Amino acid sequence: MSDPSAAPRILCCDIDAFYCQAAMLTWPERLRGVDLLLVGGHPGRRGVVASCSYEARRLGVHSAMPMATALRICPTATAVPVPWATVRRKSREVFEVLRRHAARMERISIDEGYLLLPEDAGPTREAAHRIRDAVQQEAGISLSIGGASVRFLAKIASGLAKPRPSTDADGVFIVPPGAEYEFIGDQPLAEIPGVGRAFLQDLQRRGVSSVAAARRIDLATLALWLGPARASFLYDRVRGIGSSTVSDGREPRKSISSEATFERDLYDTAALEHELGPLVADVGRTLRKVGLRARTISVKLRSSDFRDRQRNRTLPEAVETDAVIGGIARALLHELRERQVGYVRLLGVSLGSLEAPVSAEQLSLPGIAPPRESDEDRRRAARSA
DNA sequence: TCTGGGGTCCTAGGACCC
DNA sequence: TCTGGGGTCCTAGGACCC
Repeated sequence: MSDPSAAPRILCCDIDAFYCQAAMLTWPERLRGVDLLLVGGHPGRRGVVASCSYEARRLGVHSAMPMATALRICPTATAVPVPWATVRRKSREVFEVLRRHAARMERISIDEGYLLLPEDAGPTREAAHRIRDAVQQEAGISLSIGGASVRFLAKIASGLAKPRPSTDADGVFIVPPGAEYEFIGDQPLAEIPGVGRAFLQDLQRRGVSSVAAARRIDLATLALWLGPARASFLYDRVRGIGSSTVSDGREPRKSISSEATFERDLYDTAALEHELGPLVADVGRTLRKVGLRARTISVKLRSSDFRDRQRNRTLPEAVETDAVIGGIARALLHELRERQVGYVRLLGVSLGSLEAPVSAEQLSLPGIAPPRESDEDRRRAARSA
């Protein structure tokens, strides 16, 4: 980057403890004055913490922790379910405000998005504070903003921006252009998005436990250890190199899934088949709502020992009805049960290879052959062309 | 401590085709 | 007869993210 001032200004916006804020807005009387708040699944039903207050975090609770464990750590905490209606409404409001302040905006999840700052937005820090204040004013939601020339650095910065005790963070953290290499050098390896538990252990076994240590390993050695893809990923990230693209598009959905963990593990295949019904209905409803059809159907079982097994089938023609999806899902379930008996804690159904149905209009366009052949025939023809 | 639910992406092997 | 290299699709499993 020869001219740092010409670097793209990317902001990563991340709502603070979103489910907690949504719970406070949903049940204001009930939660008034509550500092120890846990939001998530029912403790007796294998639920986990989806979000918790900063006070609960200080005691060691974190998201994805079993709710029962969290309640053991802080028995006086108030536990409430995720208020989905409020979450969805507030998310929409927040992103509407963000979009107005962005040259481009990419929504990553219900509580996180990247935006590209317009060139006339003024100094980055001031612009970020302006956006943060606008979201607070208009949606009543507090968020943290990280800014950098590279997406993953903006993401790390947004974590550092979170107002926490014993820091002077004020909700905005900017990595100045030109300071990328130095900034990432001070961060723990685990802060790099994409470096999870397994990756970290893999590196630690080889004596690499910091960004500085990773920089000392040449690319060829990393490739021997990790394979080419992860090697160049890590090689770049520890040098502050990553994507700077903010896409404005809504990426098309690639899969639709529904799964359920049972209160008690199930053994009978007939009982599992009974549980399959609502899952099929769920994915089928979503599929039709978004106006797509699916060519791949997949069933997943998780056994008591937490091992996942999955079986899927790709069809020559895309389908959309519960009857067809359900019939195939049942067959896949039986195939899985033939190979694996034992107790099952989770059952899931997923749809993939999603396709938009070919409309009558498209079929009547001149130059497009009528669908005399099957889709499969056409795919074969395309392959051999 | 006893582990949710919704996703995306990657890898590796095998089938099949040219 | 024995042998090749590349490409795409599919399956299964796993890592990772929020």
